[in-house]
Amino acid sequence: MNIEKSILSEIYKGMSFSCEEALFIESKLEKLELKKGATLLKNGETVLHQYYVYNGCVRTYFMDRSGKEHTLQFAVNDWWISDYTGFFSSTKAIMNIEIIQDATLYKISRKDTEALFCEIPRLETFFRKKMEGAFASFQQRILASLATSAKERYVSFIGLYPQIEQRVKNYHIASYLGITTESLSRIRKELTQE
Amino acid sequence: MNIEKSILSEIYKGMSFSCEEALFIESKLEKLELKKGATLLKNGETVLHQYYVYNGCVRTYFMDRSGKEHTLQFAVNDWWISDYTGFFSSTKAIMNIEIIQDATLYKISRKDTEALFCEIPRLETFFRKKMEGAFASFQQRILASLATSAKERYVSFIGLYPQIEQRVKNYHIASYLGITTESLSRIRKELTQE
DNA sequence: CGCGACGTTGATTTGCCTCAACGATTGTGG
DNA sequence: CCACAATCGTTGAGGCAAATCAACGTCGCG
Repeated sequence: MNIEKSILSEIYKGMSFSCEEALFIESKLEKLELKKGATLLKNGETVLHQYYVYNGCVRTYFMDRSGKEHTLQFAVNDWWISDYTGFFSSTKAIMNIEIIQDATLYKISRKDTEALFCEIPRLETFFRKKMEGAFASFQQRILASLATSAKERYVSFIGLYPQIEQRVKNYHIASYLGITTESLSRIRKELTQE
Repeated sequence: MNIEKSILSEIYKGMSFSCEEALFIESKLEKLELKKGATLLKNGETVLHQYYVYNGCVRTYFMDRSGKEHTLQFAVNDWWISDYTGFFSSTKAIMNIEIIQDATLYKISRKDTEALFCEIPRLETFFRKKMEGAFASFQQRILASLATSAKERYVSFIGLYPQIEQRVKNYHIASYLGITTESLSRIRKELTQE
């Protein structure tokens, strides 16, 4: 129970709960231990859950008609991840979710997410604020894609997310930045020569 | 009072309020009537407000070092707009907000937004759901910028937002799509020839 | 009417892609 | 623990979509 309580203090950092509340929340969370290469969700499936990443590394990616992968998001410790276009509207996934490093996750369904907000309104506030931060980050990413070159985006990426850069393959980073592995390789070369 | 009440039924469509609640909400909203060309917010200013667009058209744009403008968002009837990177963290704006068609807006401060959520929790739920939709849209825009050509993005834009396409200048659309006005002109020419 | 803002067209350049080949690294079974 | 294959990253040559630079119509408004 104490051990289990500690995961809530990770997920909902800074909040405290009554024993009753903690039990209620825990009853909605399911722990998953997954290996590298596992798939959490496939394009076309109904999106029922979102996932809290306790450790490891996960990504969501979109596959276009020509078979190219485009990484939308990486998630490491303390991030939430899902196909949110599907999750929020309870429709089919347009993306895939893939474990790229052995991971411990906690999953919760859309219905239970809403139930928690209803029962414990300050969870809704907590979640809203998390989402505000994520919303701002995605807006900044759009601005970066409009205003900066591939090289600048790469430099910015390794500055913002050094812990991710160390853990993922270069082709994952390339597909996140919107360039090919060859281009990324050439950019990396230029940077070492400077 | 009845007239004023109707703006709440626009902003918070589908919700109903007690007389007391309605007065409280209205006390936090300030109506603005602005002319085309007006600037609501400038890069560097502290972001204190967000704006509900009742009518007219507004955009947020980022200006890069070389002076080029990059449109992040258009807002027409029933959209909210602000520099959300600044609004959510109460810091300085990185973008500008410009009226591009005579507009009627209702502005509310960050502090009052939070006060409303606190006093009337179902407003927080309402706002969260609006934001979930916007969040999903921005994610899809990132995927589109990663996976599709300028021409495809333009076709998709006029399909998704015909009411915006009619109201804004071509150079606004170009700066939203991440291309030059010349390229957009050539794309439009190609499309009429098909 | 005349001027400025907007859109179009052409010539050239460029950043990144594609295709192809080849090193380097990692993981795995013998 | 090594051998070898698969995966991953790098390099080069050539191509293409969109940018840049420049010039010129066209439209709306004072």
